[in-house]
Amino acid sequence: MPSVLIVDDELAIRDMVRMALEMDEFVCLEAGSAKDAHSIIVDDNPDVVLLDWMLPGGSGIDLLSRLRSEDLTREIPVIMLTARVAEEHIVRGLEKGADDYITKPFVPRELIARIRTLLRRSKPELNAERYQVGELVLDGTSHRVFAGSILIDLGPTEFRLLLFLMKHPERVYSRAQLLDHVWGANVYVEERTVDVHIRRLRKALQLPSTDYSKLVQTVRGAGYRFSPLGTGFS
Amino acid sequence: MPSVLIVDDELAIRDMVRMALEMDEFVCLEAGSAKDAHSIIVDDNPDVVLLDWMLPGGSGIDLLSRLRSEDLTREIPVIMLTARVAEEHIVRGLEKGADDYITKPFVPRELIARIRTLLRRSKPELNAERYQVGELVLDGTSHRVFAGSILIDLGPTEFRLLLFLMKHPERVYSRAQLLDHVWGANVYVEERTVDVHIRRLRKALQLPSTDYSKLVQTVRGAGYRFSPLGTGFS
DNA sequence: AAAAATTTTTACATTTTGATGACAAACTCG
DNA sequence: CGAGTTTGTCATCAAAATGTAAAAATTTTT
Repeated sequence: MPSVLIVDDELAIRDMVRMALEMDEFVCLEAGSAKDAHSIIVDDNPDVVLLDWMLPGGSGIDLLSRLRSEDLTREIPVIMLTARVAEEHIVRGLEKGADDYITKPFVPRELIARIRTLLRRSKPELNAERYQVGELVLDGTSHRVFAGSILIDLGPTEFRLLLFLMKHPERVYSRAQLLDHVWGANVYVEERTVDVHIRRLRKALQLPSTDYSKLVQTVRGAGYRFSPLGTGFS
Repeated sequence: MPSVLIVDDELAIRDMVRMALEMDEFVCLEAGSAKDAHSIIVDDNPDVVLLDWMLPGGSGIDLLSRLRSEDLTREIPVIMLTARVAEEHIVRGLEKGADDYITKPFVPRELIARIRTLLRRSKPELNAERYQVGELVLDGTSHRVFAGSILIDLGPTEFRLLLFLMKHPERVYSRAQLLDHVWGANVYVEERTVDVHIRRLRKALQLPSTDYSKLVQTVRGAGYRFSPLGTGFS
């Protein structure tokens, strides 16, 4: 389970964020000052740091600089928390090496979505994998899908959809779940849209030679499932 | 049809929001004060609450706190309505446990999108368990039923019915109980309908090789029971 | 054995749900 | 800037699932 360090001088904010994150899928660490934060980072090596920009004495900036200057901590993803107004802070923060920022106030869900995105980026091994079922190959590194030697052309969304499905075969996902995992947790999209993209994906998987679309199965009343079972592939 | 409670002291605002929501999508309830709101919530259990933050006497905050502190209402999604300026209110609101916020003035379309997103989050996902009796396997994750290596095709209701029965074997359930547990507590359906679905389930469990339908047993005058005992399975 | 009670089947109208094609808005890339 | 993609939404069609009523079958009671 990924760990997140929350750096903010206000206890209330820390609590809120912790509440939101622990409900989901993260372990939380907390620090009320830049100094504490640095010790914890060195000690516990969290996967992501949430850093309030407005720490007393401008020490948030300093902490980021320091993290980026030391080999041990250079790679740790940092998300800035800033007030909405302070745009120049955002620019400065990104210059100093923050990986993302989020303006207060924010909805917990949005924060979670961004953390996930960062984790995905910083742990590429999770993403750049290669999945294969029969002759169907999805190569995360090259971002390509092959059926044997034939290149299958997919739109970005269809690619992500197939990636997600192939990553979790033999498992039904409701439209809501697919929206959360493939589209992202903070988007407002109709559930029926999933149907359409499933269709586009299937269409692309229908080759004159072989019909891979059977791998993407409808489970009436429940959602969709990727499964080689009973299709002749596997 | 999902119900939405609109809490705002200004009638004009309530009407506007209601208008936007009632376009054949949501049922609206209204409350002009925190007090009314609480009664309505307890009484009618709306699916989402739209809560104006600026209720007279700051009672919006109190209402949210109260909702979050009681078991009955803790899970109800709350969207805050706030004036654009009052950012610190948003932070406070999110701390107190609001699920989302939207600043006035807002576009109806956005409001609807957010409500829908919240709704799809709050609906429970399917049971992902696995039950096995003899060669008969029900896998909740993939939403499939096998008899040995043969796939059994069930409609959604038959699937839920079998899931429930396998979950509680050796126990008789009356038709009324089955309706409650499998169909849901507040649906009005004829009791005889259960018979029909039991029949459909049995039919599906009748394979040329093995007849699993004996597992679903009739208890005359009482209801039905799932039991491997004395059937040669188990 | 007839009647009554209860369950099983069948048949069918209605409702739900998913597939599909079309379209306009948003986005991308040269 | 524009031509070509990609995306989300909608309207429509087809298929599947559902609930009900009623007939048939079974078991229990009288």
